[in-house]
Amino acid sequence: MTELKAVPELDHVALRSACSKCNLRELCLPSGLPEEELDQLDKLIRVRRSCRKGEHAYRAGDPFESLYAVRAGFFKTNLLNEDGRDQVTGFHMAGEVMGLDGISADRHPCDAVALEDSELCVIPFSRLEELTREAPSLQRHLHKIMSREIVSDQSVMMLLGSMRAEERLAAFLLNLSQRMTARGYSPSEFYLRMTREEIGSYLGLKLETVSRVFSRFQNEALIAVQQKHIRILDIPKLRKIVGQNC
Amino acid sequence: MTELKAVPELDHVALRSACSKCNLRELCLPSGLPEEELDQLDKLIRVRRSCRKGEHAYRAGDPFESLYAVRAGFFKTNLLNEDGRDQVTGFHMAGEVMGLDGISADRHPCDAVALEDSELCVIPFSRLEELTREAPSLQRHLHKIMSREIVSDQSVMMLLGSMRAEERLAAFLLNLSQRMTARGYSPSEFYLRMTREEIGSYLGLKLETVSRVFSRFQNEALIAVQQKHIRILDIPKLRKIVGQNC
DNA sequence: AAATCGGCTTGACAAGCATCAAATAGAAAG
DNA sequence: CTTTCTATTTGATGCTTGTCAAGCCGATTT
Repeated sequence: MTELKAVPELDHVALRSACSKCNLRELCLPSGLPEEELDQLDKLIRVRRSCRKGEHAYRAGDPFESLYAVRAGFFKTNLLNEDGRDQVTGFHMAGEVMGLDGISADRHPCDAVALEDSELCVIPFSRLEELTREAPSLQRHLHKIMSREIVSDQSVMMLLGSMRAEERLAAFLLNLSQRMTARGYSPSEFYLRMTREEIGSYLGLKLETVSRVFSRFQNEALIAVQQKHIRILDIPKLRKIVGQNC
Repeated sequence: MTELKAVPELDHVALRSACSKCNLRELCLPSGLPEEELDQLDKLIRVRRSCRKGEHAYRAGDPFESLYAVRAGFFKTNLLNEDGRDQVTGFHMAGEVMGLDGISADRHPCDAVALEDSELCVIPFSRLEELTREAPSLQRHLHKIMSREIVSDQSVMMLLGSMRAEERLAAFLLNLSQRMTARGYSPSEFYLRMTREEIGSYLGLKLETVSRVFSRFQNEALIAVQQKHIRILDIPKLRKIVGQNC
């Protein structure tokens, strides 16, 4: 854990390091852009912001003005229904864009909470739209990012609608592993930034069930868990579990 | 049921009746556009297409080229996973846009199947993108439509992750009712175009459970079901059921 | 009118997960 | 170092929903 001094939650910090030089550029908004459009994106994304663990990037009900790209760290998004129901709708790691769900009603429908000390790039949406009007490949890329979110939400729907607890957790671990790999980290060893309860909320399970399935996986030598530290020992078998109840 | 003659599945029919005169325009893509942008949309959306019951608007794996607005009728979209799992990801009525999930990989990830004889407007996506570059309010509206899809998928995630069978079905009926109302139909009396199995697939339940809950609702005088014909008798109580397990 | 077929209903039973409860482990605070 | 607190693990039990099976209803065909 880093040891930053306390920072007021809304402290906007203009840091250096442009999109064009960001080492996440191939995962994030700039992916595959021509030089010229990349330069313009650099001009657009000037504000960066730190979030200490537990702080919000935005809250449900906040007016929608910007998208937020995770520059470093880890976030969860949390939907709070009228009827008081509360569910984690996603976990977001470096290079991923949050806030697309706010466009539809000009308000953020969910909370975005940092699960570790993190950094965000703030992308003013109206200005991004302006820019995409002159930058076709950026436009297409924005649409792909939105579409990808739809696809990934639908695959969570599939998971919640048709998988049993073991399959859900296997799919979850494989998904994390794959995203870690895409970021150059080990595919088989990482820290879970979220609690068992948050995993359960995301997967439609109770925390006890998450814990039990982890233990079962450990007994079968599929993984090694110790608190938040996870080692994945047998990816092929996990894959088999996911594809089981076809 | 209408009694059209058999029509080849891919028969493209250029019908008249432009977006600007469509009585669904306030629900669909043209919603809230200035005159000029509306005219351009009319020029873009020239191809309309009939789908007989059971026919596909598009299939999983088809190259993505167009969005499809439902002009009349009723569709389901169906995701077929690598591992053979099959799930209904949505039901789509007049004025709703299908195919946004295809942008991300340039292929449609799911099937879209007509559940009754239907008509579609074909919206070539590259040309739509071109047009939105010159039409800011159309651009914003497209983004809102995509964002709305994300929001609605997330509320299905919430439903699947945290509601019990009765709550899911109550929420489902209320959602249908509300969409019927928005289209000028009765909020309390309509035909279900889908089978119990399709409802179950969408809601993460087995068809027997769907049937049992309908029967229970009927016994409690919340609804009157007879096959596909539904009358909703007590909307407030259904709302209470949805908000129960907060 | 009888037969056939797909979709629906209902019952009996079992499996999976939730709930409740208690114990343990680690981290943070005193 | 001890205390406190939160997150996690594990066990016992029960509810909800799935599974299997049989019968029914309505539409269409013969």
